[in-house]
Amino acid sequence: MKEQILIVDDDNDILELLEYSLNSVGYDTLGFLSTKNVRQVLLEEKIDLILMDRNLPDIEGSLYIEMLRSKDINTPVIFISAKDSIEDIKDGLIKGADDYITKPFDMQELILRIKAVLKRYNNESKELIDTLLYQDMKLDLNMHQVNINSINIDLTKLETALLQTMIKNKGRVLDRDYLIKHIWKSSDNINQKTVNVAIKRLKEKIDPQRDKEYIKTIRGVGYLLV
Amino acid sequence: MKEQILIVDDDNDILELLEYSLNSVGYDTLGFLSTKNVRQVLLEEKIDLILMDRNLPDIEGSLYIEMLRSKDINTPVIFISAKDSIEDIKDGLIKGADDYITKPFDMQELILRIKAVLKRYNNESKELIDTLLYQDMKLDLNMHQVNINSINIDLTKLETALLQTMIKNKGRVLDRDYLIKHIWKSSDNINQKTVNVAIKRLKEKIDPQRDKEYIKTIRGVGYLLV
DNA sequence: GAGTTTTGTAACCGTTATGATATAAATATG
DNA sequence: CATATTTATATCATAACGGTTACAAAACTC
Repeated sequence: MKEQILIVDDDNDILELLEYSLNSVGYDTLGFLSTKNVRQVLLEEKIDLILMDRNLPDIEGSLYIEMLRSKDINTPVIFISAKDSIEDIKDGLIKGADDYITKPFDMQELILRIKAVLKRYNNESKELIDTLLYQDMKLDLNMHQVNINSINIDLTKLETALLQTMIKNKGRVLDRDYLIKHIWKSSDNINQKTVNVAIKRLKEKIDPQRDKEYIKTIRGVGYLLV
Repeated sequence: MKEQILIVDDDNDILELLEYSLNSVGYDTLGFLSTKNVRQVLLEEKIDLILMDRNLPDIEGSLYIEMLRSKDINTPVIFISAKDSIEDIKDGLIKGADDYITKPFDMQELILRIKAVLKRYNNESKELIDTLLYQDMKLDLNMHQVNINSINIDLTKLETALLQTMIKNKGRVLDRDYLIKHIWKSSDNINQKTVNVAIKRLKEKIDPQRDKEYIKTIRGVGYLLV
């Protein structure tokens, strides 16, 4: 379900940095130090985007892409290059590429460009990353909102975490100690009553009319998602 | 409820061996050949421990864990690695991991380490013996309710404890002293009559019509579940 | 750094669980 | 049948608990 990005860079440090950063924002990555096995992988795997250094030791980037295109591989490409000369970008050398970013690059910018390219290629924005489903609710951990019967409700960080662990443990009664340990990691100095209030606030958010009893209280024990 | 261990190893043979061994000592396992869907599973399932090869083809283990930690996923991790150099272990490469074992590993040792980590982390994995069955009733110790002929009846903590010990000792007459000692642990200062009342209230809950005599009174002795 | 939002705590209050007690009912015994 | 003993039921008192609200502290935002 996640988008998979193939990265080619001969500098191992940069490669790792890229992989880590892209993974951390929810992409799957496949890293390569050379173009050696890339074509094969492109044929076998579902790759959504290629991110490659234009100045590889073995082959010039745009040449390689040209080759791919001739083989009917049309995966979008973003080039990374040390050359920041506008000329290069303009004069068609980046033929076949969908975007271009120069080293040293800002990771935020790169991610934005990646998103843009993917969006362009991907009509359906599959933002299905990091969502939890439970009955009629869909919890989006990234956006910090829960969608219940097609209405979106913004949640705070705490509310999100709370709902998340409740969904993860649906059907189980979670006592206050458990919740404190797992949500307020600073276990000790959190008042038990605090949980009551947090639960109350969450209940209020996800069920303002108070007609659906999502969260049930077991007196003397704790709470559970029924 | 069994503890659930998520395993990531690109070597299918090892993966199967691990799954088989851990299953046979009572753990539930979820095996993966790559980290591809792992994160989503971690979000959705209640995973108690991650066991992963540190040298996966697609990503270095500790990097992956670092990413997980940055996403507030704090499931404990044990790394398996071919590298047995003490250096690696020491120099913080296993940052975020809770333990480390080197290939080839002894299964007994691995299981011991798993136990140790789980114990350390274990959110008081309470005796989740969850449900007790008796005739047409199903007592859910977790939810504190008893299901009789498909209708759920909420019980209080005391009622639950009472019914639990009665089911555990079905067919045996339990005198009031026994019940006081086992249910009201504060043994002494509990009035014998209190048991009568508690039993009466339980009877009322589980059989409002008073047609089924679940709990029988043995005059001069105590009560039993027939 | 001012202003807004989120979050923890304390206080208050209604509710509930439950132990005790008084009384009624049931059961045993002679 | 009469009486004694045991148990069931009803009622009351109270302590514990959870929901609610208000407010202060902390964390974000611009």
